[in-house]
Amino acid sequence: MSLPTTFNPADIETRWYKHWEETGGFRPERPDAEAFTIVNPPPNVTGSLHIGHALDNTLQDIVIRYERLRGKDALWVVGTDHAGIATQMVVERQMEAKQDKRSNYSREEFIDKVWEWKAESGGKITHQLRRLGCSMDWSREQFTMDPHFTKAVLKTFVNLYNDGLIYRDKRLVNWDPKLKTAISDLEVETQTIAGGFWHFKYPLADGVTLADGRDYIEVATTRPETMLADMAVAVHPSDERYASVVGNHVVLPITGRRIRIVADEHADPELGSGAVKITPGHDFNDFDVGKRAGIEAAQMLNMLDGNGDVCQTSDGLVPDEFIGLHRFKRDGVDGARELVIEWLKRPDVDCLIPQVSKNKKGEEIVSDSEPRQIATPFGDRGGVVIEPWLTDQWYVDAAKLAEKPLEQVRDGTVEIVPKSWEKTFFNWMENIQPWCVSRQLWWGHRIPAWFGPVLKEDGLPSGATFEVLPDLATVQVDYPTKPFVGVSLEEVLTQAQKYYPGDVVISLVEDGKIVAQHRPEGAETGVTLTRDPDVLDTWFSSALWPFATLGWPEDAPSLLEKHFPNSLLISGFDILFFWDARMMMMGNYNMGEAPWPKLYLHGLVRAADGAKMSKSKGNVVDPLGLIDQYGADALRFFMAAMESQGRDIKMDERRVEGYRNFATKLWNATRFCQSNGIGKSTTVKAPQARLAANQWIIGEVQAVCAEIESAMEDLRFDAAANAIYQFTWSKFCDWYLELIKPVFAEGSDPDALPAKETREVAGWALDQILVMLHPFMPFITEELWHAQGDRSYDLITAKWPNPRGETSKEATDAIDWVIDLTTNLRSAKNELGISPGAKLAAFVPQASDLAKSTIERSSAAIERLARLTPVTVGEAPSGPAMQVTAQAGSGGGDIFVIPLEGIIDIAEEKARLEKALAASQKEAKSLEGRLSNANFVERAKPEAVEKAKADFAHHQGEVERLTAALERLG
RNA sequence: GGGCGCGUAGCUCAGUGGUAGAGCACACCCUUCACACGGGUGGGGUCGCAAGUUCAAUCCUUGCCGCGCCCA
Repeated sequence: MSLPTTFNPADIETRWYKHWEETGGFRPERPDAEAFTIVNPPPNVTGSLHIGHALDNTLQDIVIRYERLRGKDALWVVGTDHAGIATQMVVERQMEAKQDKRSNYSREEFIDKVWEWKAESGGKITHQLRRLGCSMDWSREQFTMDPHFTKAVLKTFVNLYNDGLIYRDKRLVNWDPKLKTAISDLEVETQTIAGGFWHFKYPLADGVTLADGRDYIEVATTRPETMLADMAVAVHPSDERYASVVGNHVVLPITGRRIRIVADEHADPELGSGAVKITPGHDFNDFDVGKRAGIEAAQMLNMLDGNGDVCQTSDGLVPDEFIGLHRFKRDGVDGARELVIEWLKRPDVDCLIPQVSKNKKGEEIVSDSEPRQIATPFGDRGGVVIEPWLTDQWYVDAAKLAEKPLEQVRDGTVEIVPKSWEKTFFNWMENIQPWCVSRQLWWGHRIPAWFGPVLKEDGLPSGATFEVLPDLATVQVDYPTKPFVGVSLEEVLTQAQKYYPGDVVISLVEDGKIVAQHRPEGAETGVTLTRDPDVLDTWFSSALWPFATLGWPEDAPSLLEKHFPNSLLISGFDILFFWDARMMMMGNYNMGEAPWPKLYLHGLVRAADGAKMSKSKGNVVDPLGLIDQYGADALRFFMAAMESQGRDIKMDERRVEGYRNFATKLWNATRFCQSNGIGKSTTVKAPQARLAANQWIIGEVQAVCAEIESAMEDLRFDAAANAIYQFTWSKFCDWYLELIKPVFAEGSDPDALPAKETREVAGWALDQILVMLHPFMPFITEELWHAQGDRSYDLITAKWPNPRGETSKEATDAIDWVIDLTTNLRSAKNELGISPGAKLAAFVPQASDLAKSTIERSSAAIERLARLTPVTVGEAPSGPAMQVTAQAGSGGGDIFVIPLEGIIDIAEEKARLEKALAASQKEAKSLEGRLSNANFVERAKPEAVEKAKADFAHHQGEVERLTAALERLG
């Protein structure tokens, strides 16, 4: 097959991908081989590939292809995540665009719509991953809402519940008033925004006054509206200004509520007046203060509904004017905050303390509040200010589940690469909070809990629904309830039968429908158990990914046995807590061990200017666009070459272009091989070689292979990529192919032994390049692999190099010597302005043995590369000449004397030599100084002293040589 | 406020206790029969600043300056 001169990636990429996938190349049958397993971080099923995915998946693909080539039973589990909030939002947004909304549908109908959307767009990202060349096992593609996955989720939930590690609790949650759901603390992003600090007067009750005679306490707040639900005023226990009034009351303006003054460490005497208003129902700190002051969660006042609009508190004291207002100004409409301020400013109330400041001109300005920067929580999805809200939610005892993972990272059972992340990991895990896992959404894994009435002391169920059949229209969970948790309806019914005495009809109701019922003969009474409407946090299910994708808890135990624990996890550091840590918790809980022994965290791909890429900034780079432009191989190579253990990668398109050029270079090198009859190799082992160049390249293949293996062992993707790059371009193309050209030159016998041997070795070396480069550039290497001859297997499942070739030091030295000679000569010619192509005669007065044999055996290479001919061993004729040296290793060099008569201006050669002389003199002097320092000779490592001596000898020799050469020039 | 990381050639980045490298860019040369997405040669860095440890520091320690991220 003949290849076009320019490599066009688009021509080959789809073809090879299709071929690999169709022929099972991604998951060859290797039942007896050692397992190597990676699971992909499942992207959002309806998402599309961004540059971060490209990095993440490229790294995984490099590892998996590498291990596959090394013969392992490599499994890369792939799948997508149902991504609860994100997906539901997308579908709701689509509805919005059509003047439609979720509440126009039943839950079931809405979920059907989400499935429709998944069917429509769910394949997008998986196809994009294919374009990147990712060799995942698509035959077992997973989805976190697959039936078997749901089983895993239910089982985990029920087990955790039975073990007391999941519980229901009433406490403040991070409530997203836009999405109307609770979210976990990880989903909250704190941003600093401009706000105000308002100062209020809270009148003291019962005629009490402070020591200074004031009849009010001053409090300050950044959220004035919450004063409608204030339940206390806190002062620091050591604050003498207020000691006399602790235990007394104030009467709140507006609501007239009588609230207590409590002493609590939370109050900062330095801040504002030192007294702080306490709203336990709407502030995390205040919640704790309230609890310490003896206020139960159930008694805490709530003044906002799920939208963040004011509702009546349970004591009924909020004036009607406030009911229904939003918590603060929104879309230009004043809210409760503004009305509170206005109300407090009223002359008859007069409870706002105006703030006086000076403007730039020094004039006094009076305003309602002090301007302040406020750290404000925002929902990472909805983008609105999070409201701490008092609700009943399900919590996972994360602290308990974090114990094993912490231990494992500490004792090295789990290694985090780069290690610097361990500290962050510890810091978070050691201070971990209960994980709120319930979400008020429709799309997701529904919580397997049914709430039934609690038995009262008289042994009868509480509540009023004590009838044979529940009145479905009026089922309200407004009585004390108890959850029944089970993986199936039967299990829940059984539990309920045990709990409720006698012959009672038990009905399980889900979304207004009876889904199961226990109906004993002659029963006259009944209870209704209503299913929890909430779903679980998406990360709850993806935490099961490393084993649920392998069939846990039931199917395919052999797969699970072989591939769990996985071998490695690669993820961005941004999901260390969201996902990685939770997989560790669930892996230990469900499987009894860590999900993987090693966790590799990479950085973010940033825009060229270093900024974070974001749609709103409009600086996103589309990986598919880069693939179109430069090819998937080039993009992949870029990712690998830039990945130096966790550091962020700045997007540099020029570099992608550079790696495209590299691909073309390899392409053309292969074309050269083909035009000289160099085809595929027949052995993995290096062929027998006699010629120096062939032995040399065999040795270099061994070296680069070892280098790549060592880099991969350490997950140094950049080092591995650079090693193969340098070898291919700077060794194989720049030197080896040039060195062997004479063998195939016109006039030489193509059937002679040298040509035959060279074809074999060159073909072998090229094959080794293809194999070693394949994990990084799968497409072009597979294409060239087949272009080089008929193969019995594809490159994707070829064998990793095992180059145990025999090479002699003499042969490799000879090539190093020729390279050194050539480089030095080119440099000299360039400096002297001699045409690079000029062929010159040379004399070697005192040739070393290496020089003699190389001049004899490799005269063609010397003529072609160094462009020296003839080369005579012996004294040069007298007259001006230039000198260059050739050496291999650290030994002294051979001096080539090249007569310059009629070729060049002698003055220029003198200048060149003087420059070199000065450099050597400087080096020699510096080394001499070091060597004459007794401290250095005595105390430095012997190797360092040896090296210094050798370097000194070398430079000293150069000084002598150059001095002599200069004398010769006169 | 706490933690982590970064500051090395014009740019993007490696790196090492013994006095610096890559890719790109730049300059000059080359229409050499694989490749101009190429070949050759070269210029360019007091390795953020200061002190300390050491025979020796870009590399270790401390402080400072600048930048970024995470957490509170």
